[in-house]
Amino acid sequence: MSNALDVRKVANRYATLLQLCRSRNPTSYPLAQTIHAHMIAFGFRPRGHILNRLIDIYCKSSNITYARHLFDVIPEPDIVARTTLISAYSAAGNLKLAREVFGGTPLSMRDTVFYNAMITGYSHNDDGHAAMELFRDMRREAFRPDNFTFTSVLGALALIADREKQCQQVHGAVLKSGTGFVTSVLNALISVYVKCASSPLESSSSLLGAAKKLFDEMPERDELTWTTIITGYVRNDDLATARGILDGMTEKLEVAWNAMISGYVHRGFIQEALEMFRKMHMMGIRLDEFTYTSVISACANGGLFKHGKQVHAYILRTERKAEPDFSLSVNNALVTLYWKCGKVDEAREIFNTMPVRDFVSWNAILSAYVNVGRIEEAKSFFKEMPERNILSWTVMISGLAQNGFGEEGLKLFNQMRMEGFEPCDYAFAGAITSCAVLGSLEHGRQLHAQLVQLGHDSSLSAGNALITMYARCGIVEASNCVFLTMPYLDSVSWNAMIAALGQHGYGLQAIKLFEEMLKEDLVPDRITFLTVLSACSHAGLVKEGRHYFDSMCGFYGVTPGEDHYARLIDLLGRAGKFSEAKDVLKSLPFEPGVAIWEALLAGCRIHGNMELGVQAAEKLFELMPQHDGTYVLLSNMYATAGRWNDVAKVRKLMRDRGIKKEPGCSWVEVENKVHVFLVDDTVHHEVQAVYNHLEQLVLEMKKLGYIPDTKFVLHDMENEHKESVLSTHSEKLAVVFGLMKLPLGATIRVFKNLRICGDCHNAFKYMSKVVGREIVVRDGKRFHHFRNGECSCGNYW
DNA sequence: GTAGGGTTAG
Repeated sequence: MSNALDVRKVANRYATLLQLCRSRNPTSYPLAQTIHAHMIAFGFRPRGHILNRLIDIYCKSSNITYARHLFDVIPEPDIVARTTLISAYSAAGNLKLAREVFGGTPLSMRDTVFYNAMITGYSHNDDGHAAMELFRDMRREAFRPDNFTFTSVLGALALIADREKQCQQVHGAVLKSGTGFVTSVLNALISVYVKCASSPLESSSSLLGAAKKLFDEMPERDELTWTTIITGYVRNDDLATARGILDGMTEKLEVAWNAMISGYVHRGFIQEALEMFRKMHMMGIRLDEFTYTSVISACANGGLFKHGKQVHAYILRTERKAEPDFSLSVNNALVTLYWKCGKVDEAREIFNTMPVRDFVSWNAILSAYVNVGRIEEAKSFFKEMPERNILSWTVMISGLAQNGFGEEGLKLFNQMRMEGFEPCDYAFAGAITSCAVLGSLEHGRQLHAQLVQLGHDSSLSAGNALITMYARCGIVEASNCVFLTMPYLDSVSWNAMIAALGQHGYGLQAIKLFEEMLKEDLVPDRITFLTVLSACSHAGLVKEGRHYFDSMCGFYGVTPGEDHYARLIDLLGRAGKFSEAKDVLKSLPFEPGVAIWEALLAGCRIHGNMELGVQAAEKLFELMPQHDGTYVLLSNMYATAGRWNDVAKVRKLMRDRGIKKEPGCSWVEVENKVHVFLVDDTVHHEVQAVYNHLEQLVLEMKKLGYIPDTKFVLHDMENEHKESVLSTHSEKLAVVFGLMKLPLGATIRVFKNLRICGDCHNAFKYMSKVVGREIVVRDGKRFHHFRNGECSCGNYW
């Protein structure tokens, strides 16, 4: 009898000790395990209650396996043990086991806390719908939800896409349950309303208003309240309100300050971000990993290398005791700082010496190589990566596409899928850009269809890529369709659409769109002006182009680069305004480079301005002696003027310097005759092939009832001025020939990689008149629409 | 026994 009493006493002591350990902080868990060892060593066999508490201890010490062992040997584990085990399993990401324990618990045993644990489990494992379902089950079974239930459920709602209605339902349940004044519940409500407001799927400002109303009327606020409302406004891009609330906050809450700083960084307010950092420092608010990371990122985005380095030095001075993984995100931000400030090799150096690395670190270096165009290094770095996530693939795919490796980009996209990665919208954007590079409309269309299937069709980046892809594949109408149906547009979208119109010769429409963009309060950047200038030049809108160039420097404060000047010269040169072009040349704030001289030479070639053309060509020979384009332009210029001796001289120069160019020709229409000049080495059988094609073409035309009213005259330079055949380069002719076979009345699109210069330009004009149809021809990135003998790009040839 | 906020790579 007394023995039994003793046992009970000992059991009570052990139970008290364990309870003490559990109510303290996690550091006392090892002690609890020692107590367990003690029991076993002294032959005390713990039973029911104590074993149940030990399960909790082992769960919290992350020894779930042993906790599970105890759980299995207890005849009837109690609800507390079950709850803690569910919680441990879901924290470890093992929802299946958590569900098993949940399902194995009879309804009579269950209580609210038990349901709460499982709801949170779903929520932590990103299954908002399951959490909501369970919440409904629990209410159906008449369990009363409490504060914890509501905070978890509201947290789960944050994961669901279309949730506005459900939020209101839960809000109603909160009011009914009487927890409507509990700070934690109100915090969760504010949090979910604020998230709804920032979601693109839901209606906007009224939700933010609802959140603000809850915030204003709260009986008590805690640290989390402040952070939630401030981050809420930051996420909704209302930085001013967020800042106002922060300034009225007396608590020194670094989390809220960090959110504010990162908000500024994301919106590009670099100075404000740095100012906040200084203020934080002055006010003695704790600076942590998050603060440093955001501030360094601010410096990286603003190109403020010096400031970034100062922050780096400050961290090294003050955070000496920092553990390696403290500095992980800081180091990642530093890597980005260095490469964005043009110091790729230094960034690599930091990466090499980092004690711990994660995906962010690897991907940062990969982006560095890709962004500066060191594509070979990017490729080998990509191969070297120990693990790749979706971002690694995406960076590499779009890097390849943007550097002109369309085929490799598509290959990698397929490989990514084969390795089991579900491509995100950015990856699709990369693959679509690859199609744009290749001019592969069919493949681009397929990707577009898949994009819609996977529900990525509202994606900004994919939409932008589609606009460019369709434009480069000649279907500017499809670009416009994508542009019009995109739910959100950024300046890249506008730039892409303006460029699309410009490439197709719709200069006036491009300008109109640009004006619309300004009305939307979007700030045009240097790319916008490049596309607008291109559009003007392609459509011959000299006055307009000039105007936009001037407003870029004056009103918009964009400093024109060499590329802008090159487009201006191109614009003036095509219009034959050489004295103005010369004035621009004189006023250049730097030495003119290849792009500028090439634009000038192209203009001279059109208008036969020999003197200036030769000057430009000489500069180009100095800068890039091996560039074949210069020789072709120059010889075309001479050919246009009929200066055959000079053409021969250029050809000799090419031979002497070992410059090879595939056979080509030049066309000029003079007095109702199209003269075709073969200006470089054309082998005899090709001439024969051209001849055969032409005979067939003329036959076809006659069959259709057309009588060619223009004579084609071939000048074969090998046999000095011997007029023999009527023709052009075989490939171009084949295209023209192909047009004849198409049904009348259709718009004809030709996606061959043709270069349209004076030669085929006239041919296509002529053909469009003859066949009475629109002909669309791709020329590199540009498109020419030929209608009724005229071309959309104006009379420049 | 159960909940809720901030960072870095495109």
